[in-house]
Amino acid sequence: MKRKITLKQIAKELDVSVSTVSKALSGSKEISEDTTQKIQAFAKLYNYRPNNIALSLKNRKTKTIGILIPEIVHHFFSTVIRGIERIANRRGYNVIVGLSNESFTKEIINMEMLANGSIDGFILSISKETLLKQDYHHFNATINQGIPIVMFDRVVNEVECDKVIVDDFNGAVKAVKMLLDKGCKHIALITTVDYVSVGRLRTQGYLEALQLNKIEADPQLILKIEDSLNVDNHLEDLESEIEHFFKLNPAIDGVFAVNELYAVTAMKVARKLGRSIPDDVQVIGFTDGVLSKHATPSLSTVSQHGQKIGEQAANLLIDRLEAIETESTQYLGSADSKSDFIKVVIETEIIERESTK
Amino acid sequence: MKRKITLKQIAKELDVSVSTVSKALSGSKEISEDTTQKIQAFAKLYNYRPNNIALSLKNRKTKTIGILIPEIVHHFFSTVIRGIERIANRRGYNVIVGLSNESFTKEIINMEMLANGSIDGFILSISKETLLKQDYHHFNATINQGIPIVMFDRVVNEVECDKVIVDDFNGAVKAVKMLLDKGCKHIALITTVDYVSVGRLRTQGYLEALQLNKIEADPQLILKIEDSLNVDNHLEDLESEIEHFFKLNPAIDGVFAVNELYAVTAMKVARKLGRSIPDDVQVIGFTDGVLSKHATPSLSTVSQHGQKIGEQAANLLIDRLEAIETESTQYLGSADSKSDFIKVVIETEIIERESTK
DNA sequence: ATATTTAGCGAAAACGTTTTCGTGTTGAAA
DNA sequence: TTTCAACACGAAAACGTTTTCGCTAAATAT
Repeated sequence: MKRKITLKQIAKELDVSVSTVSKALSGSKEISEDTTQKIQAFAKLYNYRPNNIALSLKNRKTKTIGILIPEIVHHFFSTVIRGIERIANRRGYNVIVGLSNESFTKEIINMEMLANGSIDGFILSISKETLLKQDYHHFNATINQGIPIVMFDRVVNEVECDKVIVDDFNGAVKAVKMLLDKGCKHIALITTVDYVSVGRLRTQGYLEALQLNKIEADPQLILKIEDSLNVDNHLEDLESEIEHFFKLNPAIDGVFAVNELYAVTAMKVARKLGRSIPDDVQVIGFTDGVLSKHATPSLSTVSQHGQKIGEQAANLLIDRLEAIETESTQYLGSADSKSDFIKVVIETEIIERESTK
Repeated sequence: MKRKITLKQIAKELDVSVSTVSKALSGSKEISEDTTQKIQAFAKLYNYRPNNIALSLKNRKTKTIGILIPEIVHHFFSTVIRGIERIANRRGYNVIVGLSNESFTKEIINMEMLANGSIDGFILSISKETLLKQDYHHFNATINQGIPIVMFDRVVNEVECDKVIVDDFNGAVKAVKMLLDKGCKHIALITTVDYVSVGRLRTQGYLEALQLNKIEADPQLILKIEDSLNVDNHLEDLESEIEHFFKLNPAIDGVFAVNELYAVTAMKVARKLGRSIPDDVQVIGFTDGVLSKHATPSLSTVSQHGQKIGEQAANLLIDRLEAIETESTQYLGSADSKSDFIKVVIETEIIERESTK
């Protein structure tokens, strides 16, 4: 077991100084061709690679991005990670991921753990508990320490930073409008409770679409699911809740659900109640994941383009990191270029499948 | 924007030396109570936290685990990550993830990028291309540098390291046996090509189960899908291939598929051909993901317990890292404790749902 | 022959820690 | 009064880099 070789060892072995080795390896013309050759050959032989940690310490930057998300076993979030990783890799960065599990405390602990030098910047999506508490001091504290943040999907006005969001509102409008165009008269909305911003926006989009078509929204047709932070184990509850909802509103001929799971569950329940899809009931859901694609019938969805979100977020963050870098070498007294944060809106796309006519 | 405060700054501000500050903060009784109080108060006020990078350089360990997987938008792999992160976090480690995208080259690049000091050890699952090439030198090189590796799921005998695997063989035996017990006479196998070890093992399990029941395997009933590394865009191909297969073998009354996707697609096709599930055809798949749970009818599966795999892998790696640590402080001449690598086998579990009787 | 440039290299600082080994001051013991 | 231990603290090394500055010797210019 041979540990990685260091500059010092090369220097000793070749009887030159550390500085000479460093310069020779970087191809400095300060060093004679002879010595350069000798050193480079030796380094190649022993497969020398500079130690990243030492470089990070010296350069005061780690070339690492911290990703902080509520959950990873989740199609949307993992797609975003894939996008981030793609860009990060291409631009010479690594990604380190932390999971908040929707918990405020874990979010803080993770941030503090990473903010002590481990990363250059964050890309994150806020946990539900944090949204509920509306306590965002840890984000602002981090930004104040000079660590930039890019938020995606679940963002918040109280924090000034770059943001990448989905056009939830218009996505919902488009979805509901499509159902209307395809002849639905009584469109139900299955959504979450309101504190998650994206859910709220989608609900507003639903209402807007109805209003645009001069249809009065019927509160009876809106089902708000109280998410117990743990959908997996309460699948039956979800089903029976939706079943109850359907029985209460037999007129329903269209369903707009704010996520895949609600949508496929709605299809399942509808069929169980003898309704045919899409003939009797048409269904469309937000989020284009595996479920939608492989359900029978396959589900029409509003695609969020998670990978694109991740890519945009990564580019935004790295751009800012590199801007900071050059800015600090400029001698002009950096007129505080704050408040020019960028908000990128990724357009949604309707994907029509078998659950709509 | 106030940058993070350092020991040096505290020292200057309080007019003591850096060493005094360091000792005071660690509660060394070498420092008087007065100064300790003063320093600790000041540190708390300015929210001092030691710089991780500096610590990593000093201690020559990063408290970070490198995860290297082929794909992240994948239920099984993301579940494993969740397990790893859980244990890592609990034991004071961070995780940094790299994606190989099933590519040999990307796997190597990622490894080299992380192996230069960024991480203390790897947890990884081998990419398909690497398995195909059977070139494992980068793994062995990494291990030789003193960086331990734990492999999971897709492992290989050519590399000596700790491993965590699923009991694919017995899982398959159990699944097929169950189909037989439930009355199936003509059980089809839908599998991948052979070079991915887990696929091969599951195929062997299928054959074994038949043999145990004195049934001769019919090669006609085995469908090997050539995966084009990109299933998503070839969904129709998959469907038509399976449809063709069903038409060729009308006697099929049971299907064992080596993954979720093949299983649900088989169900879809069977129903399209007028077969009822589970009455005419019973189906069971490997991997218990979202698809299985939410398909209609819901799919019986062989669960792999991805999270448990991740947790075991993380514990194995951290145990080894900490063993190395104490070992190197021992003065006894470390009898090379090699070849005592651990292979943990996680038992599979059959989850019965609606696709079997 | 003397002054000045230049090539080639080394010493040292810096990044932020921890830890070992002094060192000076105080108080008590001799 | 002298000696010695205890106390409280600082200097310096180390982790592995890069970079600035300085130095020596040879080469050129005067």
